[in-house]
Amino acid sequence: MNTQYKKGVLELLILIMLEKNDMYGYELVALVSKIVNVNEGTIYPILKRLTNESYFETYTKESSEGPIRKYYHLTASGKLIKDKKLKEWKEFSESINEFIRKSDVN
Amino acid sequence: MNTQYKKGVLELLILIMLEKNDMYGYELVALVSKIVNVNEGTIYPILKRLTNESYFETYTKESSEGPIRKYYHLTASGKLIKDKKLKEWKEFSESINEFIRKSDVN
DNA sequence: ATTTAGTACTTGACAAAACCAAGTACTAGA
DNA sequence: TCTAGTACTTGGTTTTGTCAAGTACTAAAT
Repeated sequence: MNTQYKKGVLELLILIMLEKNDMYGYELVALVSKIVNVNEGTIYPILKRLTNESYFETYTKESSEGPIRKYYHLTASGKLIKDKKLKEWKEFSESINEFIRKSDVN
Repeated sequence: MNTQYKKGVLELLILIMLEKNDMYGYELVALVSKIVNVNEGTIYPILKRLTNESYFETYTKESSEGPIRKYYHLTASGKLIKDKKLKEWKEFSESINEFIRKSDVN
């Protein structure tokens, strides 16, 4: 998969996923991987960055299957940024796809 | 516009544009700008890179309206890479958009 | 009891691609 | 002669993803 296409989109995927339920990092890695090929070393830094920018709040919970889990919860400003990024992505991908259609390439 | 979404896509746009006609850099800057906000310092390095990778051949032609123009011509391997990148983009954007649809966000 | 596999998170060095700003240089028209 | 428009180049910076390695916990197999 083209690495470059992912830039910025991974953030959006995570924001959308966290809108429904709080999740912990490892869980997000698994979910995001179903959509785009990605590894832990990519997701965790995004979670840290977006937490620093206060789009997420975190709390921990113990697990009976392994080490303690750190959960991420979308804040109000996180919801706003999600809306913004989603809109940007839609406009962007639509304008590219429209260009491709007009260019009549296949 | 979100800078990150452009990564990799600008190459694709240029490849598609050059499939139809040879063009010079400044012309490509103007055309690409109609689709995504972009500036010269972004386009010229892409042209140089793709020329080094022999996806383009170049030749120059004088102009009566300014300095000499460097034209870019898509090679056979350039066409192949265009096909490949186009396919990758379609698959990528479709999988993201499908996820968005399923997530029922708006 | 110890090893192994699966779960869970962190970090550091690196690479790719876009940005901005500035510089060079040519032509045409005021 | 100056200015605006055309045309290309380069250098430093930022952002974001990759890979690899490391830490550490639990449960099941040896």
